[in-house]
Amino acid sequence: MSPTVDKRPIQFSLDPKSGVPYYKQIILQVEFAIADGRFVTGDQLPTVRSLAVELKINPNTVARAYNELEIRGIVTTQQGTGTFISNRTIRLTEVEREGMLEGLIRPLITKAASYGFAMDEVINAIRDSYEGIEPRGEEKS
Amino acid sequence: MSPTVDKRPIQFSLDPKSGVPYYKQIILQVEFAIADGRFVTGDQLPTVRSLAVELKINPNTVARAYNELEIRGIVTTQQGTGTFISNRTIRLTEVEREGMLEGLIRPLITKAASYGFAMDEVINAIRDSYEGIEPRGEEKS
DNA sequence: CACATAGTATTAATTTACTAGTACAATGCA
DNA sequence: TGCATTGTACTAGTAAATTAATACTATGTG
Repeated sequence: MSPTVDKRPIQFSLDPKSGVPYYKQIILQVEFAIADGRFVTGDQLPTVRSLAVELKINPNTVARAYNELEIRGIVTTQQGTGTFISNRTIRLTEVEREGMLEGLIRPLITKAASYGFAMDEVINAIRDSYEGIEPRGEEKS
Repeated sequence: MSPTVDKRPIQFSLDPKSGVPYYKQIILQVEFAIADGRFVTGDQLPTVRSLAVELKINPNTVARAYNELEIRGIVTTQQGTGTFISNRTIRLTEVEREGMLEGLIRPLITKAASYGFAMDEVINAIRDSYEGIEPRGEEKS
């Protein structure tokens, strides 16, 4: 019930000790926020400068993260206006979608197999993981 | 029909133009060979030196690959003896196994979701991928 | 136009990753 | 023991990745 803002602006944070580069941490946090519905199509991301100040890093680092996200079609940027979540699902053809999924899955399959996991184990684990993600609906009390 | 050896020694190969570091290419080829049954528990990998000569790279690069594979529990090395495929599935507790699967799956889920893939699409794609891998059994005609 | 706000470009410093050179240490067997 | 075979350690050179300094360009509003 904060009187000023209605949508909390999403908390970004960086872990310098993780070994994961800053720009990748930002990308992951955006991806995750989309995955669980905290970001939806049309939402504006923090500005390059504001996020840079908040995280105490250089604006270029934030810009790089936003840039990669735009290359992947996840966000749209307009100079002078801002960076926004795009409606990415519409932007891919069926062939592109399948190719991308294949690329995401192939390494998982190979590694899982070499560690001795059977297909059913993998699929069950995936089902479990999806239970932790709210499927884009509202979740007010 | 080679008169000397009965088990073909598995062809390793490197692609310098792929951008994937040599040691990772070796790891992937071992993982894949295990996944489709060309390597089974107890098999000896090529020696560090022989593979280095064959691939025209430094022994340390091969050693690094074998090292990571050992850290992951996929192979066992004995100085002076050789490097062998270990019986990894036995070496992990149930908890460790689940944790490892979780670690493999989490990034996939997040990315897939941010690209707009539904759980069913992911699972179907995984089923398709597994069709390309022989499930460790004999596959004679 | 003036100005605030937003993303972009160029350059460079620093760190990390990758590979190779070379020498060392452990195992097994005659 | 002597020696061949196997993995290991240490060092260093090169390339790539990561981040920052700084200055620039585009958009919107009065």
